[in-house]
Amino acid sequence: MTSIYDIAKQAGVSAATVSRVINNERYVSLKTQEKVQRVLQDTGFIPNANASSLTKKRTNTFAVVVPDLTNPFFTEIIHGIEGQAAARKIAVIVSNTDENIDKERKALRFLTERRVDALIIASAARSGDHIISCLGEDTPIVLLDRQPQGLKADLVRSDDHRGAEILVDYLVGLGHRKIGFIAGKRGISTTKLRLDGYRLALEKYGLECQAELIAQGDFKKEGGREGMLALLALPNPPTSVIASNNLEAIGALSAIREMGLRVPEDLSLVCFDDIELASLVYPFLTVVAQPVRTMGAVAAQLALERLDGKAEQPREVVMQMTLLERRSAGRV
Amino acid sequence: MTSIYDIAKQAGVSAATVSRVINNERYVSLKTQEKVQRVLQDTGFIPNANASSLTKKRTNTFAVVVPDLTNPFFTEIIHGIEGQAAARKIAVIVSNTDENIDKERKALRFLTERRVDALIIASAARSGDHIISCLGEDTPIVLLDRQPQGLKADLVRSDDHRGAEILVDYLVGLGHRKIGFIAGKRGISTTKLRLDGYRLALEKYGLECQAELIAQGDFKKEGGREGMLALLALPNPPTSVIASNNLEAIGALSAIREMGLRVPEDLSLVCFDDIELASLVYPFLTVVAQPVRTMGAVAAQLALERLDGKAEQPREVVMQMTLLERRSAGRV
DNA sequence: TTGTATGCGTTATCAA
DNA sequence: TTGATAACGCATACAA
Repeated sequence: MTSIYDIAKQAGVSAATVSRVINNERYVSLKTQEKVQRVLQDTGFIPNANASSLTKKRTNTFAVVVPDLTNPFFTEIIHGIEGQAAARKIAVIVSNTDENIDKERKALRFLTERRVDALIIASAARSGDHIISCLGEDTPIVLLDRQPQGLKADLVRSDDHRGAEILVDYLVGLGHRKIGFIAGKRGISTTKLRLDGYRLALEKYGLECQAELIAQGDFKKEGGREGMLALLALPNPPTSVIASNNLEAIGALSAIREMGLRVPEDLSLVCFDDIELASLVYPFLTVVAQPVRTMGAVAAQLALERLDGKAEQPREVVMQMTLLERRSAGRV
Repeated sequence: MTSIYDIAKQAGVSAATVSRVINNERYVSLKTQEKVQRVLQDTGFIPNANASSLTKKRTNTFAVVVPDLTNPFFTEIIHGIEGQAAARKIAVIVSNTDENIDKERKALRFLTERRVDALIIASAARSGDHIISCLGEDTPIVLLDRQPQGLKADLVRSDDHRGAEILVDYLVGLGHRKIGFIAGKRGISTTKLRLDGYRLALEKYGLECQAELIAQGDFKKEGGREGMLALLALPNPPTSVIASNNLEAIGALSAIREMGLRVPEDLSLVCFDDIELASLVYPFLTVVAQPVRTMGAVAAQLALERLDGKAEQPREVVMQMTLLERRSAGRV
């Protein structure tokens, strides 16, 4: 491989000077600057960023760890992150954990080996101990959507509590008084917030919060399906159901169809998180949506500021949820 | 930062030995192996992969360059790549070009600085010259979905030609004889193959291929919308339309709605590439789908084999398209 | 089986 | 303003 030494030789200067020109530092005379630039052009030399990061102690790399690369919620966030990062010449390494803590741990270890400058993560884990123990205290961490226990770090999320309230408000407005809920994955902060929001909203309307109306989900299709199956098996099933995310809703939908029922005629179904393309193809599922792209951009922003030392305390950015009314819920 | 030298000191051995233990090479006595391992454990030391790659001349990094991170077609492919890569301890850097050649060029330059081991790319460009001129001849390249001109490299794609034929067969089977076509982005190989397939299939049925029935698209929503608008403005519009990808179909759909028409009652619409989640929410759009996840995995595989020197000539892997019949096309 | 010395491609420090 | 020289953290050829 050709290095700055080769360039230096050709330009009749030292390697240090070449380095200075490449990073356009001051203290290089215009003359030598041009001389070196010419050689750089002629040879088409491209410096080795890895070698550079060895001395600079910056890799200009962000790691993004998500639990489900299948979910547009996360891919859109990645999109947002990538946009900001590319503009700053920062590489984005993507890792998928499949909601699996073991995979997450492996990914973290791996990313630490690469000495990523920052970690942006929607963790699959209940607690954040393993994150710290893998990354150490120094690497900036931005939590995405989920806040593991015992982890003080920047956080970008949406107002899950309020989101649940919005959905309940909406269903109650349609006359529903028996509202089921398919919870998210156990031990995830988002799961708890959405569930709490649901409970409180019911209370607001003087509706009893029956334990049997709450099914366990896992933020995936299959969990949504099973949760819905459980609700439908009830002697007195709900007239409407809230799924804790988009994939659960899809699973729930398939369960409903399996039972020969229709949405919204026989049962209303709403959920957290949009599937934008689906709604463009056919505006069906009523949801509360998060500003995903923006969340990604904000997360990247927070990471950058941490790197620049422009922050002291952990910050929490809470975005608004928006109700997108479509056709999956009906009046009862 | 702590290095293998620190470990060496603590373990009472040389750095070389520590390196050997970490990479578990042979020629290390069990005794010292254990001794070093213990220190490694106790300190929780994690080696610096960047430093390592400097000497090894392998970064264990793949670059994935796609034109549209918004399209599940590409994110699913990324998913497939990531799976293979993670299993081999290879990092995946994702770059989005927005179908913009300039962004692509910048991304390539950037990725070359990182000395990625391989490039997996769905290029936004007509020709592949800039790819070679950025990357050089040595870095393995795997072309995804699209084959820029003048670029000899491995290629993973689906049978676009046959895909078009499948769609035409299907529509003709429904009685359509006036089939419109919204082309893909100009200058992309996929665009041409799909269009050619369409033409040949029409011919097969003795149907005239009218130029006015072919509208220009760009693989994005807006292009699909405009293409469809143009077709609908025809004095004698088609009874069915094929869009060159999923996003174009969505745009086309919105155009159709704007004109107060319905699918499939007033017009049939089918396209290339699925939107899986949409079909799960509501099985609407009839498509020919590609095995996306697999394509990603195969692409990663090809890259790996190139790295291992297990290949000579460029290889071309062509996958089958599958018709997924739903409700967006009707009998005429 | 282990250690020494050197190199990987940059940048930073210090003199000149 | 420029150039030696020594890091950066690790791997490898060679010697022991």
